[in-house]
Amino acid sequence: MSPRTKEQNEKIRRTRRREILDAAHQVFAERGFHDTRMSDIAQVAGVSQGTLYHYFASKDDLFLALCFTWADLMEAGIQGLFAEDESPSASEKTSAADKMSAMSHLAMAFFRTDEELAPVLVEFWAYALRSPKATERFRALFESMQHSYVTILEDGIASGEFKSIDVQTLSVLPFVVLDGATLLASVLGRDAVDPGLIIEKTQQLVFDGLLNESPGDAS
Amino acid sequence: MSPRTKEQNEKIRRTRRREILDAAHQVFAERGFHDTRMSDIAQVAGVSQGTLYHYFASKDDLFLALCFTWADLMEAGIQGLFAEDESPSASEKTSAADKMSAMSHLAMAFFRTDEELAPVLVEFWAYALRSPKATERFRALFESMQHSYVTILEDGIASGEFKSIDVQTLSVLPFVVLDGATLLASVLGRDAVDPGLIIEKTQQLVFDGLLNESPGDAS
DNA sequence: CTTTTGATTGACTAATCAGTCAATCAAAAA
DNA sequence: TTTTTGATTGACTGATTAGTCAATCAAAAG
Repeated sequence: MSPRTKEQNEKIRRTRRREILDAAHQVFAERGFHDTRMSDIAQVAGVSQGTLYHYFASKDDLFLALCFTWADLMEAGIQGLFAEDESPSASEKTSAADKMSAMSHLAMAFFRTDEELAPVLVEFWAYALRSPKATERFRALFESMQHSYVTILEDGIASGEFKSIDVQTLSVLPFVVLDGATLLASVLGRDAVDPGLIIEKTQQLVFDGLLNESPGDAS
Repeated sequence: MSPRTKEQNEKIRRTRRREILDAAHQVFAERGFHDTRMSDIAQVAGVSQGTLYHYFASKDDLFLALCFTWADLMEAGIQGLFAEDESPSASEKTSAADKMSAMSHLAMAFFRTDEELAPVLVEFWAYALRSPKATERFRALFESMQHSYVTILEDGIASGEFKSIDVQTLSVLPFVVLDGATLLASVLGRDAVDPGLIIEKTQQLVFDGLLNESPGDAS
């Protein structure tokens, strides 16, 4: 009775889409892109194969949609972090180092929340190497993260908190370490490699430096 | 005339095998595992499809053999570096920092020499996630690199050159950075991302540290 | 109630390709 | 020369599976 008709339809449509994406996420992560059959996804999603093609043009399309969904989430998270940080009046100045930690923790949270993310990510990398559409999305996500780090680093340098480093080059480091640590952990097992620990310790190392100052030193 | 019969045959066999591996490397890198047809590889190698199966049991087998060949090379390189370093009498003590640089340069050399390595590496990652055989080889390669870094770091700490850090955790860093930087470069293009530069600057950053000692000071 | 809209179905197909195999060839051994 | 060994060929097949489509269903609109 309430004035819901078109909207309700829309909502159902979005829900169904999500269901399919979730099913796809699960199956892709479990078996990998190539050993995943559209029929598997359909079954897990609880719909027929034909229905998949009402929501996604092809298997590739479905896979990319999944990757993009994830990339969107990640970007939104970063945005949110910055919005929150640059909040209005009563802003206690956060140190640049704290900002970097916050970024890392956010990124880590994604992978901790969803154990199945890494297997999909590897194939997104592989895809990014071949499909221009994937390349572009990948680049955008990367640049979004990089931009945040550039800002943090530049601010830190300007305020004298950080040394004067090559910001452009080193702003890729968090991305690279996060990604590498996560993939490594998913191949070797979280017991052997703890991405959280790697990232934390790396940050500490980067802050403090590896070299000892004192002993008979010469630079 | 010369007593060559069996040996010659062996040699030809090894040569043919190499030819096929080289062809496979080229085609796999160009089109990716799934868009590569065995017939393409046969054509590039200049043999018939049937011949491929005299040298490799399957497409997967061929791909893994290719990855393993590359892993072997890399491991051998590392071994060589250490053998050379621990060479006999007239050893001028190399600093731990220099040893780390040498390792990085070696690893970099592989990727610089062979532009087509990165695309194959991504798929090796993906493979390592699914095939136990691939996982094991991957783990072995990783542990070999890690072991070298553990040794260098421990020596550096023992000699007082390095600070006391969590060696186990941080010894994965070079692997992760090398890998990440290389993949990133192959997706975004070497113009956008220079892995050599990233690795060099990262090492510098790790040595020097990011934080300024005294807030109001410039070094 | 009737019509329209659009989601849903699942059996089907058209194409693809990894892997096979009987036949051929070459050269070493006897 | 004859035999043996083993590499090489390439046409063929059997299985697989992404994607299609005509038919069905449900529910909103008129």
